[in-house]
Amino acid sequence: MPELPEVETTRRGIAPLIEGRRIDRVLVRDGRLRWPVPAQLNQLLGGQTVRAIERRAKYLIFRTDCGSMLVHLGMSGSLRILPAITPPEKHDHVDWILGPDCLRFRDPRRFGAVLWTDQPAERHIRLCNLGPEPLSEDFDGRYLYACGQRRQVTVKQLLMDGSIVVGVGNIYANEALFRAGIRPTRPSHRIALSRYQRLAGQVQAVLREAIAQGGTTLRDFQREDGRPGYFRIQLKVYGRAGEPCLICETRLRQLRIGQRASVYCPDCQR
DNA sequence: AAATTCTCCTGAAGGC
DNA sequence: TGCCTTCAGGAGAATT
Repeated sequence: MPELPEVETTRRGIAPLIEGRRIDRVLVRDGRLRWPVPAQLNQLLGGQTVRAIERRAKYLIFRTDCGSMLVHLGMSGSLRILPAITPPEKHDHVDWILGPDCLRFRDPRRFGAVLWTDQPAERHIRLCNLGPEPLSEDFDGRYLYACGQRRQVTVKQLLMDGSIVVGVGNIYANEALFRAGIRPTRPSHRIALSRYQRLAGQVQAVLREAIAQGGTTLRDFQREDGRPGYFRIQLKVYGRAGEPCLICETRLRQLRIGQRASVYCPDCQR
């Protein structure tokens, strides 16, 4: 499932091939995504040049002279660049045609979104209430500590709250907590500043490592077979419930916090 | 205002 | 082999 590193990897993969190019037309085969794809998307985007592709949280922002398109990959979404003549397959919902090429959106579970705004993108309702980027200077242990002090939630819920910090999904929340030695169930207001500093550092570290590994397969974005080329970093706890901790060999436990699977080592994480 | 629960969807995995 | 059930999950919406 695309988390921040996958979205950033996607951005880096397609940006060099899309930025500066003109969209001839947009083909919406099935606009029933998280929200309906704007019916006028073809009229709005047709003939427009993509000036830049940026990212905010897990949203990709395609900037043009008359507005911005936001794309969210949801849980199962992907963007690939293919020859425009490539026949679409099941779940290939939207095509952006650029000369001989096609940027194609596939999303089997349709939790993704394609939105449009003619206002500055950062003012969009989906973007204007988000917390800081985890890899920005606005995010550090002191900030997390301050947020945690005034809330009554578990530290895992704090990490996954997009109004606190964006882009930390279930997988990386689990991994960062393990690396920081903090139990996902610990109340956010009962963690020392020094441990929050360690946690913030591990959030950044695991995201940076994942992005770095994604970068090794960027060329895949041009491949006709469309293999996504997403990295698979070594996950130390996520998906390993019942297996031995890689540090101490204690059986990893799993429980649910706010409908989300949480895996941790009862010995290493306190 | 903050916290919790519900919701969308479909592929994968498990049970029999 | 195949049908049925359960589960996973990003994040906004609804509810408490």
